Amino acid sequence: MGSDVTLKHIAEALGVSAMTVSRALNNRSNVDEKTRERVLEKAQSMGYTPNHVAKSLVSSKTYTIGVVIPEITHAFFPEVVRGIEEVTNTSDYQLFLTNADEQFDREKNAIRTLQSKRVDGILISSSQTVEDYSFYEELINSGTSIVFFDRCIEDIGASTVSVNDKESACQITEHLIKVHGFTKIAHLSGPQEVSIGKKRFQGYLEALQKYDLPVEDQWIISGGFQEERGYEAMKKLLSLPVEKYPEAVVAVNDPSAIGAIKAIKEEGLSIPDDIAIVGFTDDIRAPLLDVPLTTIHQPAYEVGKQAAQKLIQTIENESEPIENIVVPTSIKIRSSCGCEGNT
Amino acid sequence: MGSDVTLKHIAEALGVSAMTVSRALNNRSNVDEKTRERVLEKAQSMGYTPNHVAKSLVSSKTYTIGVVIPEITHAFFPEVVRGIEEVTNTSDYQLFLTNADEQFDREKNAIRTLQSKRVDGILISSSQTVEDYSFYEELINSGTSIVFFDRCIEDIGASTVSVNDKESACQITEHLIKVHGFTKIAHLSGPQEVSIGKKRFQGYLEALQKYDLPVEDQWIISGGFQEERGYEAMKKLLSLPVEKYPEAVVAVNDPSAIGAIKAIKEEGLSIPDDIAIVGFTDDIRAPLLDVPLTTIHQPAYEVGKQAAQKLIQTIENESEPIENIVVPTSIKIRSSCGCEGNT
DNA sequence: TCTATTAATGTTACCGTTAACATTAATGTG
DNA sequence: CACATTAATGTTAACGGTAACATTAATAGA
Repeated sequence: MGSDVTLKHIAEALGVSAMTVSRALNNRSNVDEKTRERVLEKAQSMGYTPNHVAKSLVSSKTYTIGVVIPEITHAFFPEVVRGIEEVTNTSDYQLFLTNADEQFDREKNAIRTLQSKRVDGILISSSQTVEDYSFYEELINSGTSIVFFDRCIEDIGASTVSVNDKESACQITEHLIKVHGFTKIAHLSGPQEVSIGKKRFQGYLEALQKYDLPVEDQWIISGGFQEERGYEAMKKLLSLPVEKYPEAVVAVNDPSAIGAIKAIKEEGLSIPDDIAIVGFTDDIRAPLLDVPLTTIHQPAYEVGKQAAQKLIQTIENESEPIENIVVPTSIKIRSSCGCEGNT
Repeated sequence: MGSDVTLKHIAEALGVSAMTVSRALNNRSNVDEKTRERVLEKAQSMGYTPNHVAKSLVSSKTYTIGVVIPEITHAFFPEVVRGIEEVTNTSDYQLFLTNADEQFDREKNAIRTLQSKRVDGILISSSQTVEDYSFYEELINSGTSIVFFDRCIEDIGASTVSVNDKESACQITEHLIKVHGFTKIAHLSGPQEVSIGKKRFQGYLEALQKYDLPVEDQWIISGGFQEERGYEAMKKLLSLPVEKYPEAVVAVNDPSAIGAIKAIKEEGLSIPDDIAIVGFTDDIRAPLLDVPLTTIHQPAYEVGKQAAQKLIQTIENESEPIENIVVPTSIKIRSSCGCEGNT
């Protein structure tokens, strides 16, 4: 509902044409100053609210962008949304938020609906259940402006904004090796179809290789990005014979690490003495845990901001280049890795 | 962007009228089965995406609702949004998210924009800087469907969904008195213009009165809902002469309590021995703090869900009654109040 | 004074879709 | 076989706004 006052109503009330009213309200030149004032006053008193639906139909521009996130409870995403919000707010765009709940089907549906609503562009962070990229490819080929963030799909024609996942994962794994002398290091990985799953795994591998440590398949557990998945993955790891336990664990992200910690505690083991563990995200809970979690700090707000900026530029500028934008991380040394741990 | 294939294009390609195509795609009766198949196939192959902008113009229905939240970082709100999302997702509505960042002006702007976009209804949680209710009143009078949640404004013609703030605040204050025998209890309050600020304050007062404890103005510090505000308020309280310190503090919400805890620690005091403290929300961090926080658990997801349901009913049913829906809370006894504290 | 120029306003058509009514073709009935 | 009935499709206008062109009134210049 809302106001059903239209240009025509104002025009009739004033005895002018709708066009004149339109011009007056949009501050066009070639309108008599007196007329403009009369129109503005009348519009005000009649409670006129411009109808963007009609405007959009004419201009085929909605000043609306869609945001597709895989999970709304993982604190990282609300923080990203805050960054996006900051940009849209200062640039007259509105934001459709959709939560795919880690289901690729739900994600596809959401994107189709966004297209029907004729959003000007879409920001996407893929679900952990992505199967094939062809859906995205068709989307991009159809001319839809897209920017991926965090969980990106590169080289299919869309810009991406993410952190240097591989280097960061390598760095934190290296910390376990170099500083703490661990040689038996496990990885709770994410799905390899998702960029961050793959890259963080690669970073882990790279660190092992750099120090000539063997890569043991039994220590690489494929899980997911949620606490539950981390818990399950860790349970699996702890089902190995005790003598095969790793000394340290690199989790794909903080929720996964937090789940794993729960499993470790249930086993009666202590962190970091029996098993050290590190995460990736710098979740709001990381510094507050019993044993504060060593992790990689991801500037979520910044990721959101840059992604939104890039998307809007892509929308407004035909020849905006496709880029893979990388936002730097920082390592947060706390105690779960075995360090003394200043938070 | 996206597809610029329209009904007309399909119609021409098939040598039929646009109307027939429209009917076929919308599963209307009176369309030949063969024609329908031909249309569906053609639509698919041409990559047709229905244009909801045009649809909305005709039907003056957008299947879109606006959500205005005051703060996106306070974990409570993303959780509410998750509840809202759950409902919209299963009922074909899309969700415009706007963050007012606790600024009433920004909130008003957001709402006006939402009206221009012709949303079918709006979910509002007011900013802590609300000044007057006339803006809301005009909004409601103009026929806009509105439901307030959490930070509500009652009795101005819109339904509300909130927790039993007053009773809960009374209950947790009573706990401090009855179980721990405290008689000197302070309150870090929120703005009184906002429902939860006022009601929680009232609950605090009620508990004191029930036990004939004096109400001391110097122990009632007006602050706000954010960590910073709690910190400042507590600093103010601690600027009293030491002998005037309260024994316990009731904070308006968890972020405020967390800020206050920081101030207490900075003063070298210990919790709960020197000063006990309780919050309200059950923030994700509450059980993880050094001294786990005793607080009121607010079912955020449920609040979001109910608010969204009520809004959609209000939109779809002319005669839907105005209600003040109350979602029950539960008290979470941890250690910050002086209890032994099972989390 | 008459015409050229400019400022202000008006008209028409269209954006993509659908409701409402109109037309045509197909089927059945006595 | 003529006519009523129904099924399938077509035509027109409208939703609210604006671009593009048309018209009118006012001003300036020769």
